[in-house]
Amino acid sequence: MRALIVEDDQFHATYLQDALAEALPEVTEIFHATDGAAGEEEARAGAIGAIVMDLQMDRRNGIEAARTIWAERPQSRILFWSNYADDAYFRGIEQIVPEDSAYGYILKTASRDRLKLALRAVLAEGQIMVDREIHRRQKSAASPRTRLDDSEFAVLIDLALGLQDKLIAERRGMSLRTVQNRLLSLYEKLGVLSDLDDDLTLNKRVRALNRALVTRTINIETLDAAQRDLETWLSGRR
Amino acid sequence: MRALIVEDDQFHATYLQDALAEALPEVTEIFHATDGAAGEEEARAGAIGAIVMDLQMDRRNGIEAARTIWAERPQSRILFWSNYADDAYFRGIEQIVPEDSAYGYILKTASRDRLKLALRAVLAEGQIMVDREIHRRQKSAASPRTRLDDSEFAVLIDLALGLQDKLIAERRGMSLRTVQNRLLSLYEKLGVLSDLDDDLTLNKRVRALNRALVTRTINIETLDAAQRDLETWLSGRR
DNA sequence: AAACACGGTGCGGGAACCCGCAACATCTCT
DNA sequence: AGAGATGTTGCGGGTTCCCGCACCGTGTTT
Repeated sequence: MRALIVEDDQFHATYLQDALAEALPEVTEIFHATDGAAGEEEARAGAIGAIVMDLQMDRRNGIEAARTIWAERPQSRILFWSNYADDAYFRGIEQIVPEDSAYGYILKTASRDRLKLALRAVLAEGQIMVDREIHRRQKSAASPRTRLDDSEFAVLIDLALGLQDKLIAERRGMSLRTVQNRLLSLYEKLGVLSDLDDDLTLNKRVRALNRALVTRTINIETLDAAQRDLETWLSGRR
Repeated sequence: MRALIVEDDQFHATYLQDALAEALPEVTEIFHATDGAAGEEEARAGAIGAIVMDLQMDRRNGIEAARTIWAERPQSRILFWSNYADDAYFRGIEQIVPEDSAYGYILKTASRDRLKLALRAVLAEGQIMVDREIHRRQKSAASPRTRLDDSEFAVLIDLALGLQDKLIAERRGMSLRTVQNRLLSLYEKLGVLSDLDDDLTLNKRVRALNRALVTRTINIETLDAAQRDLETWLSGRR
């Protein structure tokens, strides 16, 4: 069995390599890539189905790399291992994980034992495993009064890219007014107005993006990826 | 001589500790804190004037910690050591560094030798030392056609918080029209329109924030800090 | 079946935004 | 001193945004 580590931090990579060797004696070879693009190539070249993937990397982040890897070999097993419990990451992963594959999400702050457990569960046994912390934030970020549903999230992405209402409507197949309703509930859920500090009025659109960022609902990688999606959509439009 | 390391990543902390011991034999004690708030306390309690500070940390980031440390003991020497060369960080540091202190900024990707050099230069010799990479990005981000001047940056911050033109004008002491001129040049410099992809028109305000983020002109920590600044300004206004 | 909730849609209007135009003020260069 | 460059400000108007109101279709409750 061959495994691939995609991780740009030297220390984390070696630590992970040790843990992996301990947890999975059946692994015969461990490959290593330091960014998403290189990771894709390694996985392709070595036909590797067991991958540990960092999320935040320079050239190409973990989610994008995972998307192309899964597109080529949907049964690949990928354990994501990250510094942050951002909802943005989890949403991104959930969107791309194929039916018949295994994945996991574990934080770098997890203990070595828990990391090894996750390695076994996901890479060897093919289970789904999500760090408690992430599950908590994602699920209990809780009251449906606060959590965005998919269509709201889609509109948020478009808003964050700077699209105007009309274009969002076209892209998402809604009427103009419906887009505005989504925006309304976005403003509500993101707490755009609840700045009881004052009666000061804000620019809601910008404030919405601001709030989405500081609450880790989206992050800069999200924006990067969304920008690319937008461009392909634009080119296939005319 | 006593030194303090403020760093939340375990591996990086021990690596740094080793390098510090090697580079500065005159250091007798090394303290360690894992977030900004704890770092402030350690520095205060131990009256420590030689500090290595990570930037991205949970409870309180490095720049904020540095600000209060320098407020209490302006002659403290601080070497910032970070994963990223974000212009946002550098701007933040430049704004708070006192006259008669030494500081440095070095990337985590730097070689061990260069790190040791920086440790000596800043903590022992009291020099100013900035990583080449950062200096390059900051200076040559280059053509004055692209780099924001201070007043543009201030307006960008306010825009990013979601303030409307009128409030920005009041806060920065400009006329409404002047604020709008600043915004105009912001749009220009951030490349809000230069999406030659299409004739599609965007929401400039949101797009400006988007561009500022993906170009690393500001980051989420910036937004956090700016929010707090805004609140104190608001409270001192009525 | 009637009543109701809920989400999508159109209309209309007030507010904010974007920006061209023009009048000044300041500063620099010759 | 005059010409020019640069930055600030007011005015006006076209555009987008925000959102209350009203209407409708679908699904749920009584």
